[in-house]
Amino acid sequence: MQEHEAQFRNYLKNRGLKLTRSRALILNAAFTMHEHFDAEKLHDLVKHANISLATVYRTLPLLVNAGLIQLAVHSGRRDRFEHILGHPQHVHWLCENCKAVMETDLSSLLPALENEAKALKFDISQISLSIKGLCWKCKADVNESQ
Amino acid sequence: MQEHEAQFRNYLKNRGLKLTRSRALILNAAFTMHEHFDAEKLHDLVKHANISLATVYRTLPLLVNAGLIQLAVHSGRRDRFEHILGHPQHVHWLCENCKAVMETDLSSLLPALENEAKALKFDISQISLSIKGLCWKCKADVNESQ
DNA sequence: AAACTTGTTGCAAATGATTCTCATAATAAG
DNA sequence: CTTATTATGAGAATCATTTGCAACAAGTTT
Ligand SMILES: [Mn+2]
Ligand SMILES: [Mn+2]
Ligand SMILES: [Zn+2]
Ligand SMILES: [Zn+2]
Repeated sequence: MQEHEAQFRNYLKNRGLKLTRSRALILNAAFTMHEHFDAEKLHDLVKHANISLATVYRTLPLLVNAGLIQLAVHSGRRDRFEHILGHPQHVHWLCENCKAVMETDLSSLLPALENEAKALKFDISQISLSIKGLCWKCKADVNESQ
Repeated sequence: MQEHEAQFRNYLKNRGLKLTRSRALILNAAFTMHEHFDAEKLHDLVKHANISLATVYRTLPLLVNAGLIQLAVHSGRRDRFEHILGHPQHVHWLCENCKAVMETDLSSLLPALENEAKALKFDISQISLSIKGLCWKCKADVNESQ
């Protein structure tokens, strides 16, 4: 069994919830994807098994609370997620023009943040750093058109 | 005239938009508040002047594009904003238990980020760093109840 | 393995924040 | 003041997400 399955099974058992066929399929679909995804995208991957969109929506918060996925970027009106296991924390660079998302390592900033957390007596569970602006490609385009 | 009014007037004029009574009132309401606010909260502050919620929603993106306010936290299903002028960039620490939001200075992290931006040739327009977890108070409560 | 208890699902209807339509009003310019 | 154009209120429309409910499936107990 994969690590994420074991973690989910454990999370569910701890609170008297059941590991159903639907939930297992949705979990695996989430770990199939290596980019950001929203509820509908996830549903696309499992609807062949007659799983409803409502069930996807009901499973998403379970996966979040189990520490398996997290809210990634909120662009537009849909929530977008990404899986966590095997995907270390990173910075999201969002181009406001072409909507591209780049990622860079967050580790160099971690010590400073952990220091501050200690000073605040704050228990960190998730760090989300996203930076909006213009990517190099769009910056070039803007300059051209001037 | 306040600095934010001048900046807004200038922004509007540059693109042939009009500085209306409604927009001026909404802008000032936004700078009246020193916490995060959503569209409805802003509307509460201006509806005495018979300003509709739709107009508030139409003005919000203008204020964002003018660099006067920014999306602060997207909690729950509502967008929450904060004014920028006179409110330097900061880190948001969100307690997942009591929903409290603390803020700390971001300046110590800026040099590292600006360096990375330079390497990526990325033009930063907004940095948003939010950290979820447990505040010291809730951490204490949790320990007690064990 | 059958019975039982409790949580789960699909479906469709409900919700709620945000956006849009359109007829009327306000603004900036000349 | 007149004109050209943008803005506004009211309410309808959107659309992602949530819910109610009756049928089902998972885990547990005989
Ligand atoms: Mn990511
Ligand atoms: Mn803030
Ligand atoms: Zn771009
Ligand atoms: Zn707290």
